[in-house]
Amino acid sequence: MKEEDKTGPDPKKRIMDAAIRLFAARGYAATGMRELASAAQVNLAMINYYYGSKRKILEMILDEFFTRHTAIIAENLTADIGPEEKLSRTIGAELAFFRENPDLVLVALTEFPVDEPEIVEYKADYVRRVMALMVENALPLLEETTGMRLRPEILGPALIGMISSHFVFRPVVEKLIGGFDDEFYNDLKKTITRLLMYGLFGKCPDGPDPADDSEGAPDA
Amino acid sequence: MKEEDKTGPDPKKRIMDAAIRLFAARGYAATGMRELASAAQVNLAMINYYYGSKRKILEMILDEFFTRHTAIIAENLTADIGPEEKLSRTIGAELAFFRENPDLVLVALTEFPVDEPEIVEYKADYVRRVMALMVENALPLLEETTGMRLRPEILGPALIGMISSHFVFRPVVEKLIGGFDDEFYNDLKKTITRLLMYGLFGKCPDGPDPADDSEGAPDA
Amino acid sequence: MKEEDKTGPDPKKRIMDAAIRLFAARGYAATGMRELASAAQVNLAMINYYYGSKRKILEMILDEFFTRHTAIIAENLTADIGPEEKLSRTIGAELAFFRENPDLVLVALTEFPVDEPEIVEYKADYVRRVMALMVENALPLLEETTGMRLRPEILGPALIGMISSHFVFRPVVEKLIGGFDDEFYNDLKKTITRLLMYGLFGKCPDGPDPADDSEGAPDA
Amino acid sequence: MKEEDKTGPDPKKRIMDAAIRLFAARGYAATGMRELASAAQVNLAMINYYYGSKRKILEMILDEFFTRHTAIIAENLTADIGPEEKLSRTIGAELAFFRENPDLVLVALTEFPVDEPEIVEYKADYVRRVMALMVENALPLLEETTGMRLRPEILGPALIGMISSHFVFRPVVEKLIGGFDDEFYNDLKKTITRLLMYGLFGKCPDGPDPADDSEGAPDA
DNA sequence: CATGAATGAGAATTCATTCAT
DNA sequence: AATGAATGAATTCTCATTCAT
Repeated sequence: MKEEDKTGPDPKKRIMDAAIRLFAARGYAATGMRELASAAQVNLAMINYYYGSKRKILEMILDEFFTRHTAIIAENLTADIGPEEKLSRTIGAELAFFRENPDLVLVALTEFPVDEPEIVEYKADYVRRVMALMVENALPLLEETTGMRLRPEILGPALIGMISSHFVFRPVVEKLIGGFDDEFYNDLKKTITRLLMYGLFGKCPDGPDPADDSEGAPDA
Repeated sequence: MKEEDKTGPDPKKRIMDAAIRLFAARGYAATGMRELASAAQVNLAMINYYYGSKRKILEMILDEFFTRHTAIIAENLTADIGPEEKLSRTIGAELAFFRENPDLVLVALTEFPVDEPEIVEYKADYVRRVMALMVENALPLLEETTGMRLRPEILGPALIGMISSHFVFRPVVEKLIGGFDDEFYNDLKKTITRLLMYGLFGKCPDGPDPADDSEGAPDA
Repeated sequence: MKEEDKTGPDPKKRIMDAAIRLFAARGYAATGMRELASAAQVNLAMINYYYGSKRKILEMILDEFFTRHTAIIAENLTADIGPEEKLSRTIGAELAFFRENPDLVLVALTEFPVDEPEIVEYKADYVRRVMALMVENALPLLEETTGMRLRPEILGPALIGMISSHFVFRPVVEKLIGGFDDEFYNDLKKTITRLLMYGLFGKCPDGPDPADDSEGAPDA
Repeated sequence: MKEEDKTGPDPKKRIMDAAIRLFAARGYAATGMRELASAAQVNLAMINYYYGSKRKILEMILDEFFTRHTAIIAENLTADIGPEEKLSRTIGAELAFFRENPDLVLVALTEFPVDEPEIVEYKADYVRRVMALMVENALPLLEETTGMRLRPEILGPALIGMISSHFVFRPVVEKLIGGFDDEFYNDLKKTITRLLMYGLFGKCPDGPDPADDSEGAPDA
C-alpha cells in the first residue's frame, strides 16, 4: 500500500506540488481546495489532515522559498572572494534556483505584497535577513566602488526584482515567444549579470564575459 | 449636481479607486464585492450597475496601467536624443508614474502572471507593444554599445522588473523602515538609473550624475 | 413625439406584446424586467409606470386570454344550432383564436397550474365560467347522445386540453418538423374535430366532413 | 444505515421529492434553492453536493417522466392485440401513471415549452420517440379505420393533451370541487377513453363500455 | 489513513421596485 | 412621459472546514 497507488510521490508531497503549481497559475485566493484535491489526486479532507488549513500551505510555500533563497544569498555573499565574483556567483545561483522552481518564485512574488496578517511576519523576516546580509557582506565595498550611498532597502528589491522579473512575466511571454531553452537561459544569465555589473553603458573590463556558461570557458 | 453626499468624487470613480486600493492590498481574488462596496461607500448592486462584473473592473485597471505605461515608454523612447539620455529619461518617467500610482502598479504586477483567459489578451498585447518599442527605438544602439545580443523578451522584463520592484516590496518594507519621503525616492531614482546605465562596477564617465534631481550638489 | 419613435406601436402595447412573447418562451418567473424592457425597447422604469408590477402584467395577460376564450365558448355554445354543429363550430373558433395568439395560449396554460395566491382567483373564475357554460348549454344534450354521465370538471379540461395541446408542444415540435403552414392547421382542425366528435373508431355519419375548410371537396 | 433522523428517506431522495412537489406547485424558475432545501429538510449546500445544479434536478425530473412515459406507451402500443384494445389499454396505463405521479406530470408539461437550450434535447428526443412509436405501431391501422390522413405530430400531442389535461387543471379545479376520489378517476378514465375512441357523437358498438373498471364487468 | 457527507458562511450576481429629476 | 441612479433582498452556487465512519 505504501507503494504509490496514485501518481508520483506520497500524498503529502503531491499536495504541496499541486499547490505550488496551482497557486502560481491562478493565484492563492482563486485556487479552491477541491481543485487542489483533484489536481493532487487526493481526497479533499486529506489536505486539511496533512496541512491543517489552506493558509498553512501558503505559509509553507513561502517559508520554503524564503529559506532557500536566503540561504543561497548567504552562501554566495559570505564567500571569501572578490566583490565582482561575489555578485556574479550570486546572480548565477539565484537564477539557477529560480529556473528549477519557477512556480515557487511566482507564488512568492505574486503573493508577496498581499497583506495577510498571519503571513506578514514571514515576509518581514525574509526582507530583514536579506537586507542584513547585504549590509554585512556587500554594501560597504559596493559603496566604495560606486561612490554612492547604497540603501539596502533599495538595492535589495532592485536586485531581486531584476533577477526574478523573467519569472513573473514568463507565463505571458511564453505565449508570445514559445518555450525557453537552455540557450535562452544562458542569454538571460549573461544579460542580467552584465546589466547588474556594468549596466547598458558602463565600460566592461577586458577579458571574457564573466557570466558566460557556454563554451568551455572558465568563469574567471 | 448632487453635491457629493458621501465621500469624494462620483460613485463610479469611488468604486474604481477603492478597487485599485483593495486589489493592491489583498489581491483581486481575495477582495469581495461587499468589501469593495463598503470601501467605496456605495451600494453593492451599484458596482455591477456601473461595471457589469468584478472582472471588468480588473480589466479596466489593467488596461489603464498598460495604456499609460506604454505611452510613457513610447514617448521617451522615441524622443530624438542620445541613447543614454533616452534611458535615463525613461527610467525617471516610469518611476514618477509608479510613485504616483503605486497601487495601480502593484495590481498590474501582482495579477500579471495569473492565467485568466479573458484577460490574457490584454497582457499579451502589452508585452508585445513594449517589446516592439524596444526593438524599434533602442535595441540596435544598445547592442552596439554593449557588444551583446539583447533579446527584447529578456531586456523588457529586466528593466521593468528593476524599476518596479520597489513597489512590489513596498508594503512589507514600509513596515520595517517606515514611510518613504522625497529623499528616498530621489535615492531610488539615482540608484536604479545608475544600475541600469553603469551597473555596480561599470566605470561611470565623469560629469554630473544624469539622474540627480536634488539641487546641483554632487553626491560627495 | 406621439409618432412612434421606436419600433411599432405605443410603448404600453409594446411592453404587453414583449411580455407575452417572453413569458411564452422562457416562462413568467424566468423572465426579467430588464429583458422585458429591452425587448420592448422601453426604459425599465416605464414598465412599472404603466403596469405597476410584474405580476400585474401576468394578470392582464391571463385576464385577456380567459376573457376572450370564455367569450368564444359562450358565443358558440349558446348559438341556436344543433349539438354537433355547436361543437364543431366551437372547436373551429377556439383553434382560430389559439392560432392567432399562440404565445397567449402558451402563457395561460404554462402558468395555469402555478399556485400564486394573487392570481388564483382569475383562474378559478375562468374554470367556473367555462364549466357553467357547459352545464347550461351542452351537457344535458351530450349526456343524452353518449348515454354517459358527463362531469363538467372532466369534460372541460379534456376538451381544452385536446384543442390546446398542439400549442404546448409547438415550440419543440417546430424544431423537429419545421414550421406550420395553412395545410397543417387545416389538418389539425380536421383531426381534432374528428376525434372529439367521433373518436378514432366511432362511425362517422355520411356527408361531408363538418370541419373541412379546404375547397368544397369531400375527404374521400 | 443512519436511521433517518430527519423525515422519510435519504437526503438525496428527499431533495428530488421536494423538487417535484415544489416545481409543480410554483414552477421551476420560481422555486428557490432555499425553499427547496427547507422543504427537503436538508442543508442548502447539499443540493448542489448531490445534484450539481438546479437545472440538473429539472433535467433528472424530465428525464424520469419522459423515460417512464415512453416506456408505458411502447409497452402498450407494441402489444399483440387489436387496435381498440391497444388504445384503451394505453389510455388506462397512462392515466394510472399520471395519477400516481401527478406532480411529475405537471412539471413535465408546465416546463415543456420553456426554451432552455440545455434541456431542449431531452424534450426533442421524447417527442421523436413518441411519434416514432405511433408511426410504427398505430398510425397505419388508425388511418384505415378513420379514413383520414393522421400526422403523428398532430395525433401525438392531441392524445397526450387530452389524457394529461386533468392534471394541468387539477390544482385549480381542486379548489372549486374538492378532492378527487376513486370514483372520480374511474369517471375520468371512462370519459377520456370514450372520447378518444368514439368521440361525443360517434356510435359506440353494443356491449359494455370497454373502459369501465367499476362493477365486476369484464373488459371485453 | 481515507472517505463521503455535512455545514454555515460567503461568493458574485440579478432581482423587482422606487425615486429624483 | 421618460430616464438613470439607486436600493435591499434574493438569486444560485462555492467556499474552507469538520466529522463520523
